[in-house]
Amino acid sequence: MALSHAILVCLTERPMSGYDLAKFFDTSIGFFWRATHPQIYREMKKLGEKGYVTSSEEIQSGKPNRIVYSISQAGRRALKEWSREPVGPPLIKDDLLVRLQAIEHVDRDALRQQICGRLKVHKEQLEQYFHIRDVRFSDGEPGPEDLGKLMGLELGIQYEQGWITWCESVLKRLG
Amino acid sequence: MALSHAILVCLTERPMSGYDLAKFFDTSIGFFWRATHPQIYREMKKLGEKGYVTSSEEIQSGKPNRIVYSISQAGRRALKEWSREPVGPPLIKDDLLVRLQAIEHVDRDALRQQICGRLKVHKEQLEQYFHIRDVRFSDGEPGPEDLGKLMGLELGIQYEQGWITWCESVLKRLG
DNA sequence: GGCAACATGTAACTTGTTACATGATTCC
DNA sequence: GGAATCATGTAACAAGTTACATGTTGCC
Repeated sequence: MALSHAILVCLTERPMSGYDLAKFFDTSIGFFWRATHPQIYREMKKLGEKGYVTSSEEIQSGKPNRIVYSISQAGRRALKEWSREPVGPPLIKDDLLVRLQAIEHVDRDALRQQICGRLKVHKEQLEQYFHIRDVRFSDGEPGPEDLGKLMGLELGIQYEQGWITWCESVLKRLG
Repeated sequence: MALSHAILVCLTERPMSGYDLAKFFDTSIGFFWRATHPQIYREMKKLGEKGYVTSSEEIQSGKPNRIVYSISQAGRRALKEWSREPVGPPLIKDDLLVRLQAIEHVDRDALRQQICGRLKVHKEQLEQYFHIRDVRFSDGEPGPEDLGKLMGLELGIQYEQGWITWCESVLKRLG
């Protein structure tokens, strides 16, 4: 139910192919919602049937042709209606935290390594967010179109910084 | 694959019935992993077949009988093996952040209300975490058994505080 | 020659959600 | 009388994952 809307949100930015969308869900919007390519291709079919997206084949030479989807007026209306529905609670699933709950029953060395790995991931993600901020939002006030994206980015930065602090403190205490 | 291990983690704390587990996934461990009761009853069957849990019926007068599950030695071994496998990235899915990405295409008033609602949820969660910390971890250094839980709690506190700060700043900017 | 990126899809399977189904007790 | 809590489960459906399947171009 929500994947379809997340896709429509992506398409408000620009028309995209299934492949583009898959990459988008791996980077940009991937911080808030995940999707794999089989899911996306399956969902695009449904969105087309409902008339929320229109598609057109883009002929490329050399590379395989792309099927590019655009959001329709009906799609925009559906998006606005959805935005009035109450939001669900944020869903978090984290292996690492689950393991931490049973600290006496897991492999300590493995856990330490896993936390190190996680620390690295969060540091890299933070760097990437800083880079996006500098490139995209460096010049003063963002336009109203970009305000939401900037605020999302700020949450992401804060989130990663929190994790980094936490990982470092945990690694100290685990010895 | 991971739900079964999350259940085993719960059972290292104490033996529980399906009903207990469902409540546990709604509160305590629910911050890191979610599960509904049909999922739990279905999974318990599999865990029993694999010999990772043993069950016994507890006769109650008045209330319906409880089927209480305990983790077996094989279950503990499976848990330890699992703990050596690499952790996946944390999975986040958040409706609200998705909507924020398309801020120009959603209902502003609804969004403002949804953020207010979210702020309230995070404040309540934070209060609950403080309460747990005070009740369970007030007296100095925690035992090694509880260290992981305390660290998880600290992450939760930090996480909720971050959200509260962010919501307040966003509400100001949305006017 | 092999690997990565581009590009689209299907099939089989596992997870997760929602609604249905039952039935006792306690509190208002 | 009605709602909430305790307690277990099933059925039908929706969502998500993994592996398979194909074929090109460009780089090392």
